Amino acid sequence: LESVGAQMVLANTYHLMLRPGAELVAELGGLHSFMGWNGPILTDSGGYQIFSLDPVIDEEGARFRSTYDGSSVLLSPEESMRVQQLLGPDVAMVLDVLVGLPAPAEVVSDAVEQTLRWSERALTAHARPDQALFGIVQGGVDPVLRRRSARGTAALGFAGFGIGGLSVGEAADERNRALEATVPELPASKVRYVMGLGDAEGVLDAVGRGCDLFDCVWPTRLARHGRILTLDGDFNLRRAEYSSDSRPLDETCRCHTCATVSRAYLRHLLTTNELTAFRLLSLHNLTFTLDLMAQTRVAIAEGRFDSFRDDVKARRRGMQAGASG
RNA sequence: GGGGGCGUGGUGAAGCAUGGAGUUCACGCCGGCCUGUCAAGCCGGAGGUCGCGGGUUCAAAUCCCGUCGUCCCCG
Repeated sequence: LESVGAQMVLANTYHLMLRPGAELVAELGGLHSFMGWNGPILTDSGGYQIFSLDPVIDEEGARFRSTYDGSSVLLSPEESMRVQQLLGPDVAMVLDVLVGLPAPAEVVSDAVEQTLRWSERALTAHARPDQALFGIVQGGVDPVLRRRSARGTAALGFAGFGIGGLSVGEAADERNRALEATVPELPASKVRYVMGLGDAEGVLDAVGRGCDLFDCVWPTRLARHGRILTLDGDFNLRRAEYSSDSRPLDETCRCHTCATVSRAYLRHLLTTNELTAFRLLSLHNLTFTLDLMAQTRVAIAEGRFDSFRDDVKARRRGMQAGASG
């Protein structure tokens, strides 16, 4: 991750509290020491698992059946804070309620209000001044609910702000409108973090609307599924046409994978279920994504972000049909 | 010279004894999906004169005969 240019890594509260356990991580010096990562770490609160694992939610918290042993687990705003303070990331997130889209207005509205109530409890439970706590905005793709959630969250005075509840089924233009309703309500001096957004077009659109920080499984998951990200469009490495292709994944890429091995070899590793393929391809997709962000920062600094974004999108769109790049 | 096994989408197998719509499985091929990760995935599609010829039968991948290919055994 260092070689690829990652500035920060994300870890997960729900999974780590169940295995290996927050107390164990704390005993071993916290996440930085435990995993040997010296840069910043952010932990998600477990809110995403409220979406993906579908626990029962009540005012107290979310009641899960453990993914690992079937036991029942209560994740409340206070418990999420306690666990995150034991894990010791630089940035902790409040426990929020994230609903998949499309959803009835009432469901989205309830998620906004529940998240606001839990946010207050999280702030109260937060006791580590060396750890930043971010609030999370919800509201689906409804501008009114977005504004309500953003204002309410901003008023609580967090160190930074997550913009959640996106990349869960909505169309790109709906997401962009939701961001446009959200960002102006958040303090300009604080970080705006779009949670779970990671495709090039989506990230560029969000940057153009004032967002600063992102995290996503997109590059790594697509890599494991054989989808290769490049500036000239993405392609599926499993296609037979790559079986004897001696070129690197991307001629212009600086990553270790592109400097070392061919498409044909990587495809072979992939089709023979060799786990090395996952790592080599992830290395490339992460490099692509993080280099794009580095170029984005330069473009912003030089005052040419809009044309940069449009050029990238046009270039990727143009080559999409040709596939082979 | 004699005896036996096997020929089923691109590949490998089931199916055949007791005939009933080319059915099934794996791999491969093509397409779609994946976004704060119960990872290594999910969904869909295309593709077959059942080696070939003949016979029996209302009906044959299946039963019978012949033939070709292939593998094995005996001499």
